[in-house]
Amino acid sequence: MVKKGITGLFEDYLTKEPLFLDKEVLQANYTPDNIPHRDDQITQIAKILAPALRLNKPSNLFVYGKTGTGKTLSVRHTTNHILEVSKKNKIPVKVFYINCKLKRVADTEYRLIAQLAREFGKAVPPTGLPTDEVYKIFYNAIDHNKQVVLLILDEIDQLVKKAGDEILYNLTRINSELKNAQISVVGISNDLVFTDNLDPRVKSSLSEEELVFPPYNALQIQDILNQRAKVAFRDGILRSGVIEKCAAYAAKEHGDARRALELLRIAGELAERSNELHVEIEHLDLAEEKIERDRMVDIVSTQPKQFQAVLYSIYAISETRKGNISTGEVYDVYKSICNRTALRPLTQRRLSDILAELDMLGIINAKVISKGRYGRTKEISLATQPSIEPKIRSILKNDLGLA
DNA sequence: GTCAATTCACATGAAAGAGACCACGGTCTAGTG
DNA sequence: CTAGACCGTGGTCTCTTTCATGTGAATTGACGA
Repeated sequence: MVKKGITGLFEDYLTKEPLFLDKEVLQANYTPDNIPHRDDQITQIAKILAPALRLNKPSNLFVYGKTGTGKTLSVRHTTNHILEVSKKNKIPVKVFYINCKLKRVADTEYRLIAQLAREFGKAVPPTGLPTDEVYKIFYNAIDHNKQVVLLILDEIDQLVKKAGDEILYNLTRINSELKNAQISVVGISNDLVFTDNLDPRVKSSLSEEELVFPPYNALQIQDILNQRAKVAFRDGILRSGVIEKCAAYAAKEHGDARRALELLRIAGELAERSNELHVEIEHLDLAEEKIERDRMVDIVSTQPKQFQAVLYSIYAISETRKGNISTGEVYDVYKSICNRTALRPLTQRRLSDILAELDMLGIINAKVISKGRYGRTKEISLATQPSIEPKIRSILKNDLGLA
């Protein structure tokens, strides 16, 4: 009975006309052949990096722009072409793309250099070696041949925030010690004021050239969506207005094209799952809610126990009363929760940092305010939408063993 | 009424410790011929 | 004689604690109008 039902479902699924032609086009890691509205930037990058093809060291380049403005895409696009040409003409150019945000890959000095050395085929243990040892391995590997190395550091602000700017100093200085090879750094950052806090020496050598990616406006996002949707969906699947609405959503969020594409993809999936023949505007609303919910659930359930305990305290307080919550209040409740769950309570100092991190994750809002005579504290409130709060609460309860 | 000093309740920074993970080199042990 | 097991040392990395210092405005209290 059940078996037949499921088989039937699968058969239905097969016979049904799919909404999607090629869903991959809407995925985040998809690299399209042409990138609309970024021609200027791409030619600029190309001009700056072109000397690599003559085995001269290109200027270091620094690219800023908010998320989803096509920075990474444009840089990769350009470097791919450089690689293509260099391969055809047998020019020893190497391009390394490293995302500094990836945990446990390249978020510290040691790991970044180790990762680079690994790209050169050297085995480097994940830990245990002195950092300068790894530098040496890397030097030797890179200086072995005459070549130009383009090092693309994506989300470089994250790296500097965690590990300091010494790495960048070392990297930009490396050239004077290399005999054969030359290395150029392309830094990509979401943070527009990131270089302000940099050591001036690093700043001047890293940003020999700078490029700013402005956010897309709604029309441009529409263009991008249209172009991709043409490939992704079958004809006539999207109701009119869907693209426009989608673009409007994204334009509101500082022109994030990535988000717009994700929204469109999820909306399509939702429509498909509920056996609809078209993607309606309502699906966009559902999709947005789903994205938000999935993101929250994912973040909350992957947090360490202590973070969950803190978050649970905040939920517990907000359940009993309305309004903003102070740090001290959270700490009291948190301690009692630690008691109940046999968790070792942390100090208030640590709790303060945890609150700041939860704020960064967007689960809570924490704003430092001064209440004059009555001290200074964080004003904390939940940032989650009420509709998903019960879900999060139950996740926390489960994970903390408070059922 | 005005103005500087005070005071609260934390925020924020810096440094250092604990404990996990790991490589490397030396020493010991057991197995092999 | 040699391969493998087993230490001790020294390194990184993350999470915490400890200690120290900073901070913004309501409140206080002195002062003069």
